[in-house]
Amino acid sequence: MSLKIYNTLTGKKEEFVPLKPGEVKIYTCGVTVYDYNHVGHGRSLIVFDMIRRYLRYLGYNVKFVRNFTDVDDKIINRANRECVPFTVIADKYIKEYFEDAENFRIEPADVEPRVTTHIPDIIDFIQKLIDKGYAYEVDGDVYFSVRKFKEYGKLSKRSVDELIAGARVEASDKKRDPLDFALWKRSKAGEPSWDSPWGKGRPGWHTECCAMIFKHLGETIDIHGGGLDLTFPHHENELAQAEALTDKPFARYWVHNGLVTVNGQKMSKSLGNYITLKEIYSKYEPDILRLLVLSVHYRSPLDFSWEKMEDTKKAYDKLKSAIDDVNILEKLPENPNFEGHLYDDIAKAEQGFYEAMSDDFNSPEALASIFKLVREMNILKNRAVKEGGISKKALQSYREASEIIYKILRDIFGLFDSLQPCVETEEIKAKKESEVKIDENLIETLIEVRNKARKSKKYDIADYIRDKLKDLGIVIEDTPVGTKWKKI
RNA sequence: GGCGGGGUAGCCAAGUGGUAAGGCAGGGGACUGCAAAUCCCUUAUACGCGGGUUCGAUUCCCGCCCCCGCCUCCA
Repeated sequence: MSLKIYNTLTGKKEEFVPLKPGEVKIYTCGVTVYDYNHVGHGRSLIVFDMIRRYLRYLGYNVKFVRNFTDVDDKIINRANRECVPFTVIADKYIKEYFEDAENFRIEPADVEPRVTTHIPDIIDFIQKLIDKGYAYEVDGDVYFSVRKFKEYGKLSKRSVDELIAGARVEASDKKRDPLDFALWKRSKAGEPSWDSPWGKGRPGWHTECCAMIFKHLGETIDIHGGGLDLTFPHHENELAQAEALTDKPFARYWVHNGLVTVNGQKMSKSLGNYITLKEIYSKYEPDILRLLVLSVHYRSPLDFSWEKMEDTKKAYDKLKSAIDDVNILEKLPENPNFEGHLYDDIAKAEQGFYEAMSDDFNSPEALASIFKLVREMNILKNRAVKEGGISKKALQSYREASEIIYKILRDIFGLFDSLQPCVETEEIKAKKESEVKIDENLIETLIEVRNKARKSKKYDIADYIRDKLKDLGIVIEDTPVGTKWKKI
């Protein structure tokens, strides 16, 4: 099956053909570790996790690299403010990152390199650019000569003249051209620094990714990803450096996810309108955010709201109960005369799912085909319950439908891996402690009592128990084969 | 200003040159002791506005309006 991917570089959906058949090399820009991750970071992580999983599903051997920027101005500023070495800040937020990633079932990358452990590679990279005439040293700084790279601007679709006209480019007396950007920054007093041929300093932001990509994946990768806001200048600069040096395509497909907004405004630190991932999973199962993110095409903007989380939770529960309700059918007596089965619907849903996913990872449409199957499952279930029996074949088809949905959503969307956060934060612990401890045996007993009351038509007692349980957050559903309950 | 992406029902959100997937919400019905869950029917004379091409456009072209992002660090 062919896969189409929208390539920022060409502005078109293109047939995906990896450099080496059967293998996909992906790099995504990870986070700068100076603060907690928010939903915007989460979206990017979830999107590329899904892309990676889908590629693997298609049979590709995927090598995935995601970096940490663990030295930069923001980290240094924060460290200075808190009077600690910058490594303390970086280490703390790398730890936080892993906690978030684990909670959202973001698979660890195959390599998760840190800038500070790749300094020699970065220096080597810069030196080669100088040797080739694309970079120059001035007073301990090294700059990239943007105008020397004739194709500069091809990714973000802008010309160097426009950029000059924009006049936002900060003039530096050291740069030969205001468009040039720093590959290496001479360290100021008190800043972290490493020895280099140009004196003590530290790498500029755009260079690290190139050096780490070359080291871990090679000079041409298949997919380079990140948030849309990284297109310029970061990815443009990366591309310029890499291609200037190698004269080879740096990335075959540039993939950018849309940004998360709040009330239409970009979620960002500076606006203060951000919601941390911790806050999400202290309130909801991590799966809910995953499903919300995948309910929107990855290139569209996603306006976050708690109302949407609520809506998504309901949709999620619908998927979950369709899968779980196989247990109701299992308990029904066999009825060989029961007509119908789900095999055609399963085939249609699977095909719909994969066609949608293969069209630039159209997860919302893929999800729609799952929901269509869910409806067919519910129709079959209703009928079986009404008729008081089901045929072996129909039951088996429901079982398979249930398994396929579960498998698809787990393997590709990363749902259902676990329904609870796997890392408990203080906030979650506190929340749990404040909750009334619910004893499952006790609930079963109450339900038994209620069912006895129902049998003897003492509905006031039965309803009283149901209401009281609801107050405790337990919802009851009577089914022909017994009473189901769940926590809300 | 330049570049990029959008404007689809009450709210989200896919999609198509031949008359609109899916989710949530609302109304009616079935089921239920009542509920819950689920199903059925129903909710866009129609896809920002105005032109054009076409037998036919929401989908293609042109113009306009509005929103967002990038152009400075940002997933």
